[in-house]
Amino acid sequence: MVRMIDVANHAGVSLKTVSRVLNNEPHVQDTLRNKVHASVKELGYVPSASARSLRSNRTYTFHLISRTVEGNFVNTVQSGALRASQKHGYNLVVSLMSFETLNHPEDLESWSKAFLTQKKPDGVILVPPYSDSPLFNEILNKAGIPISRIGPNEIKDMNNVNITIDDSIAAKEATNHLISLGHRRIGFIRGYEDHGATHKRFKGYSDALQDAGIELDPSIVKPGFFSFESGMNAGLDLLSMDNRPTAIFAANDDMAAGVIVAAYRNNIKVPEEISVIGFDDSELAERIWPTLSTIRQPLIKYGEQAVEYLVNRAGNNTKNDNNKPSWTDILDYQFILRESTGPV
Amino acid sequence: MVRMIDVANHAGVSLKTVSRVLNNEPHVQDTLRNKVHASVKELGYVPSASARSLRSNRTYTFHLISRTVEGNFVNTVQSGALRASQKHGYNLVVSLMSFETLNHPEDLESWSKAFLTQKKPDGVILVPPYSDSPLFNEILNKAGIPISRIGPNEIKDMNNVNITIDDSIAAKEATNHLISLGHRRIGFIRGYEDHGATHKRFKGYSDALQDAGIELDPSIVKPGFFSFESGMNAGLDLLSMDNRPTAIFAANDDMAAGVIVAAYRNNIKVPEEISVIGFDDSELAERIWPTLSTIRQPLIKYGEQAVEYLVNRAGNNTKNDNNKPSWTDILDYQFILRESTGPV
DNA sequence: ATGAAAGCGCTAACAC
DNA sequence: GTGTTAGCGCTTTCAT
Repeated sequence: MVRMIDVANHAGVSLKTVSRVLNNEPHVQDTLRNKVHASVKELGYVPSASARSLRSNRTYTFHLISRTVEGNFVNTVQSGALRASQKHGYNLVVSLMSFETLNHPEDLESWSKAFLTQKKPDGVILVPPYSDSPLFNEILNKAGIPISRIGPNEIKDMNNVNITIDDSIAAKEATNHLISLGHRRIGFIRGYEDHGATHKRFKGYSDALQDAGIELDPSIVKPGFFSFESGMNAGLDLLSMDNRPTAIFAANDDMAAGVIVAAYRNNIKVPEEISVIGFDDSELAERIWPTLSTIRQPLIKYGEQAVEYLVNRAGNNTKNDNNKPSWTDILDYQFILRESTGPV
Repeated sequence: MVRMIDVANHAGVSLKTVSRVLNNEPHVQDTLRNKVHASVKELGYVPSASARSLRSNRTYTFHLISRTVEGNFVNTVQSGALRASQKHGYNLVVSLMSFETLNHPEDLESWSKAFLTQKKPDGVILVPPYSDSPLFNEILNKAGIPISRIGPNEIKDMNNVNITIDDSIAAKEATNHLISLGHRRIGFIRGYEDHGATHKRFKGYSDALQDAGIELDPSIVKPGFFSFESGMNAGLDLLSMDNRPTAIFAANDDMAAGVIVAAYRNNIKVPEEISVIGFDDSELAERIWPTLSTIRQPLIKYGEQAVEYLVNRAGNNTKNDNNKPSWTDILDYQFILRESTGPV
């Protein structure tokens, strides 16, 4: 194993000079700098992450907090975050937290304490509904951990970034698409009530109806949990109504897929007898029949941006001295027209 | 920050005793043990991972090597591995490696060198096709890194475990199911040729045909790449044949979903006019219509077992002194009958 | 601009 | 069975 001292001896400089060079600190002559780089290369020196961590209190590790890693949303965000982390020499670790922990302040406090002292994350990526918890946000903030929050939320936080699309505008566009096809009776399936996205998307839906002079009928707005099963059940409900809708907007693709299966089970043709539109453009959307019209969220980019931000913050060690204060990074969405929507 | 020495003082014992208790080492009186546990709890002590790593040369981190983290297979395996890692206090990091790197010995050597010295993994989990590379296996073995290999493969390795189902037997059962429904003309869609699974599954398919006295017709065996698109293309090919098969067995679910879409595009009814069966029981299988008959691989368990093994090995630091030598851990699969298969 | 010395929090080696 | 001592490889502090 080659140590830093070996490099120093080989280059004929002091330990500290090597350290300075490797950490891109100023106050080193270019001559020495080059000597050091040469020695590093020749000896094949690789710094010890643990020694560095112990002394500097940095771990070069970001943590993505989630309940699970399964499902298109986290999986894709993780994929983007992973690539970006690797690129910058950071590890990405997924830390699992249950919804129960999130929702019980005491549990959340103790989980966080153990998490912070044990893992010493250099930054944290939060997906819904973790990104939407004021308490969790506050705990992390107090500990001086840089945070990237993903998805729409109501957190007021002058220190960190929030990455999302404009869910309301996107949902409005999706609804307008259905309206332009002549639909007037459009059902809606909600998601988790503690996800900001649910409310934003519902708002876009109702805004579009209002603009078109269509009265919102609460009887065709159904609860859901972003899962295939909940979408199928809501679909079954909606499709068995006497005065059933001619189109259904599900707050995500998994639920939309559930509606399509519900339609099959009732021998109702999509899109001839019922139009279905989703949200996310998950893998599923192109793999089912009919293929699903939907809104594409840039999930990979969510992960990448989240990491880029953390890397920047990590540079300005714990200080928030970039002149960018709190801000929300609103990315572009895309309306994807496929085969699950058609004229009335 | 509470240090180990603080716990020692609080409990009235020495530093080393605390260390012993926390590492579950023997030779400590129960009285002291309890005292220490009490102090730990009272002070809210959490060990520092970096200090521990620096001294013990262990990182408490396992790496899962993969090209990507997207897709049902890795995603689900990762999920299992993650939970198990967390349970045992280990981090799980995904390290991305491209197929190109894997297939070029020099690149693989240099990638591995950087990986090993920089990350110092306490163990490595390999999924196909990484689990099937003799060179990579040898490099890791030489470095004394415990390995869990997932999926069928031909590596001879006395030091590590291999976790899989019996793909041949499973594929044979799937094929027999089709035969028992009266199918005699059964197409097959292969996967990546460097995945052992492709060959094992094909073997099961041909064994079943042979047992039933059906001659294998190479013209209805198509190449594929485990992707939805490749399955759809193969499906389009097969369904446009003059003498098209009455059933298709795709080597995974994504391809089977592709076949189903191909059938829709040609107005061919599933399962009335063509039966389709997949392999994996991915998320997709229950979300498409008709729902997919398939073979369930215990993917979560793959990940869990992989980690359990690594944790055990990590205990017996680098030594291979468990009397279990090399072995393959063959888990149970399950045949899942759904609605995509029916009588001729 | 450079270097010497101290010490991060823990475990290994070795007493007793 | 328990405690003492040393030191992992680096960065920080302070001196020059």
